[in-house]
Amino acid sequence: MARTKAFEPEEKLEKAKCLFWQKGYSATSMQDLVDTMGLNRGSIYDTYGDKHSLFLQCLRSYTDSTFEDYQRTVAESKSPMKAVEKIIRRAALRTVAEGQTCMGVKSTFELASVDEEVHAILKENTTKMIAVLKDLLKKAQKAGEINSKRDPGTLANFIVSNFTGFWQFYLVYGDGELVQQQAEFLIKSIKK
Amino acid sequence: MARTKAFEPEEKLEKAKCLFWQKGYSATSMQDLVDTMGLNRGSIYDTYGDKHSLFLQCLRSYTDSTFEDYQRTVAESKSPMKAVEKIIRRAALRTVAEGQTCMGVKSTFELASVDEEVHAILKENTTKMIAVLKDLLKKAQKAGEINSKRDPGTLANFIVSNFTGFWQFYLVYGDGELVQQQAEFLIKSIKK
DNA sequence: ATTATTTTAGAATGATTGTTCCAAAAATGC
DNA sequence: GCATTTTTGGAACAATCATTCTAAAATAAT
Repeated sequence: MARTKAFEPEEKLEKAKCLFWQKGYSATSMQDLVDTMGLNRGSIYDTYGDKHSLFLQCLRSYTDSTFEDYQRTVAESKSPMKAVEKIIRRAALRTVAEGQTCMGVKSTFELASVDEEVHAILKENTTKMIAVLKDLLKKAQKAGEINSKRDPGTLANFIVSNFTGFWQFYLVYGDGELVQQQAEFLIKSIKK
Repeated sequence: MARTKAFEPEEKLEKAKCLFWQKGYSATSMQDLVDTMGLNRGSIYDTYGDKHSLFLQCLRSYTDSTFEDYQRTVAESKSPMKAVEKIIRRAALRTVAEGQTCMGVKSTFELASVDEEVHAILKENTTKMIAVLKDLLKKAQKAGEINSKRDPGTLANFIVSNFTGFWQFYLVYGDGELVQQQAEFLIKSIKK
């Protein structure tokens, strides 16, 4: 029999993900990937396919794991509105902690208008995220935690849309406190 | 004497701007620029400098002209809060009308973290935009158009931050009506 | 130890990257 | 018409791009 793989595909994918996240798709070269993944060209092509396919796998891995992170946050919360608050604070904190902007949003602005496969992944992720928030907001309204007059779907859009604003502000001002302040303001706006 | 320039530098810069706007900085090649500007390589380098310098001029031209557009909107308005409303609707409409996302925000996500010159232009532009809104909101509060309890600076940040959300949503869902609905929701939130 | 299969490193590929250079054409003022 | 200066098209450049290929090293089961 033949020899077995000498590396952990998922572990190396993680490294590629970080690189794409940092530099973006176009600005990342195959040589960059070879260097930071610590794999030779052949192994990359053999395991993940070409650059585009590798990027899709990285992006999918990113959106999946951040979605799981949000769901974990929901599970840990004591009430629907508390969960919404936690998610909003988490969105703000993630950027500060990671020192980077959400890879999904970065990819949206770089590729969504020209790459249909990337677009599909991002659309699905955004839609899932909105659905989770909409559901929580509905429950929060039923529980009397927030005003029932406003449409939960619109509110959910509003929240997700604001996350993107957090990330832009972090890129422009590099000020974590400002982003957290924005998060608190958003929470207040929802509660009204 | 020598012959005069056979082209209008500003007109050709406009073409370059559209291309960078559409494709982003990294994904635009010098050959693309030669083709769509209708200028030969030499003339481009001679008139605008290298690719990076050309991009900076395009970006500066974009941010300047959109800022002027917003200021015109303010001048046309009958009251401070009406001006804020107009600006918000205009931000949403621009995307739908142009079928594209704000070049400033696109560039922020592509380059702000790696290109200091680009970052400086974008930071200045964002800061100017926030200042205009903050000033309008202060006046609106004094005129009793909106509640005076909330900090105008925070509100201004909130508005600009939401614009980025509009543009992300337009990229993800390609739905102009949705974006306009978001704009109306934002206006309501400000008025409360 | 032998055989079979895969990893590995890096050479080779041809296309494209940004940039510079050159000779010829064009247009201006004399 | 002549001299001067720039535009112009495209050749030339070295570097880098994504991708493929090759041959040797490594590992597994027999």
